[in-house]
Amino acid sequence: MGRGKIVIRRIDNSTSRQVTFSKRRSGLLKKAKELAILCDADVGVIIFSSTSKLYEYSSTSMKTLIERYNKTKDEHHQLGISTSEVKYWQREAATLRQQLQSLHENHRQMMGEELTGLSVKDLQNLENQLEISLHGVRMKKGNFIHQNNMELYEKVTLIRQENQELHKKVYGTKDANGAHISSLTNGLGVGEDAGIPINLQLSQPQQQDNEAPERATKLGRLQLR
Amino acid sequence: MGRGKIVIRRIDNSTSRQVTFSKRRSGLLKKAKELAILCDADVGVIIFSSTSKLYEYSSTSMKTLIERYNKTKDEHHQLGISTSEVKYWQREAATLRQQLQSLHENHRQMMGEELTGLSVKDLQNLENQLEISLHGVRMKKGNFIHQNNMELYEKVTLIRQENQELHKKVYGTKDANGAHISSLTNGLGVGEDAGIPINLQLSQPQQQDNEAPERATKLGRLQLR
DNA sequence: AGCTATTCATAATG
DNA sequence: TCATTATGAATAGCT
Repeated sequence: MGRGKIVIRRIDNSTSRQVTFSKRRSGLLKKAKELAILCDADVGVIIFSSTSKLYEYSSTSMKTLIERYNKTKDEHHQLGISTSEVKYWQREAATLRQQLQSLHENHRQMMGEELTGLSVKDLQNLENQLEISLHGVRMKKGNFIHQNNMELYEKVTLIRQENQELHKKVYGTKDANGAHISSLTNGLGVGEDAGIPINLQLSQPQQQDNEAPERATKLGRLQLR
Repeated sequence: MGRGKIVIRRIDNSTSRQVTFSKRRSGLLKKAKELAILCDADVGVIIFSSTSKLYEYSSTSMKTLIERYNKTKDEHHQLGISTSEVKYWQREAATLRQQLQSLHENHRQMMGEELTGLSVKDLQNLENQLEISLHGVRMKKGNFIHQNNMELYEKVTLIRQENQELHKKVYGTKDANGAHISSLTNGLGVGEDAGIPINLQLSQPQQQDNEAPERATKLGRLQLR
């Protein structure tokens, strides 16, 4: 259909290939439309040019058509990869959601909420667990505070030694424990009874006024550095 | 191209519609192939007949083509179907996994495990929460046991009354509190001091030997029904 | 399904 | 890219 017959093979000449593409593309789309209308069919055409430009026609919507296509394919033989992949992730999400819900319920119970539906046995188990937890937390907190205190105690001892040496340099070797040192150390006799843990707070604003260690000896605040 | 011109509208005659569909369908598929070959294009055609039978052509594979189509569409505006749907569920799963992880860590801390990395303040908050939880659980458990006891107490009272009445019928109105009743009630003076809660256990195997209520009066076991 | 008259699509060209 | 035109392809209507 043209001035001459052609064989169906790739057109080498880039320009005429382009031209033919343009003509035949519109022809194909036109024929697709006609088929859809004349025969009451659902038709879709997707064309990517060699330069990756997209042309399409669909009698309904391409989304619907492709979904219908996948569905039809699935029913017969293999799962279209995309569909099964969606299903996989849906199952994954469902599993995770379930785990989350379960853990959430558990968490609520550990918060002492939502206790309806628990038997006495359940409540007893929960109580035991909470006591274990509490024990663990108190241990940890105790260790933590103790360690903090020890570190601070060491710092204080070091500074006290430094102060004593400075004092010697300023006032000579005599009268090392006199009134001057007392004023320098803010009037605190730190380190006199080394066995007792001492509560000291670092001058970090975000940690002030929050701790309430029961065993801590009452002390004024000491600013380090 | 035919014996006469036709207007493009649905062919009413079912038979000729079928025939035309068959002819034009093969024509369309042929033209699609030719376009793909001649112009080095990627072409796909999907046709559903009015009876929902599927015909298709794709120069590469339909799967690849549809994925390319979706990708191209996605880049520009709306979300296509399968690919984006997979992405949606992947994101959903990732979010859920994150929530789960977070909650799990929290849960571990409430179990008194994994306490490293917590500040003294955090530990104090955790301790407070655990104490609150414990309080809630103990309250609940107390109510539970109390209610159980009350119900059982009522049952015992009822049975005792019944026994007394049976005793009257057997032995007459006199000597109602004698040795015979004592043997019938298994030697228990239940209900003599009504104000004190009494611990009774139901004869359900799965609940035996588990409760340890602190306030419970020591008592032998009473089998009810 | 075939056949064929006719219309349509398009290759070549300007 | 657009218009023209000669030609082959597609197909409507018929058997």
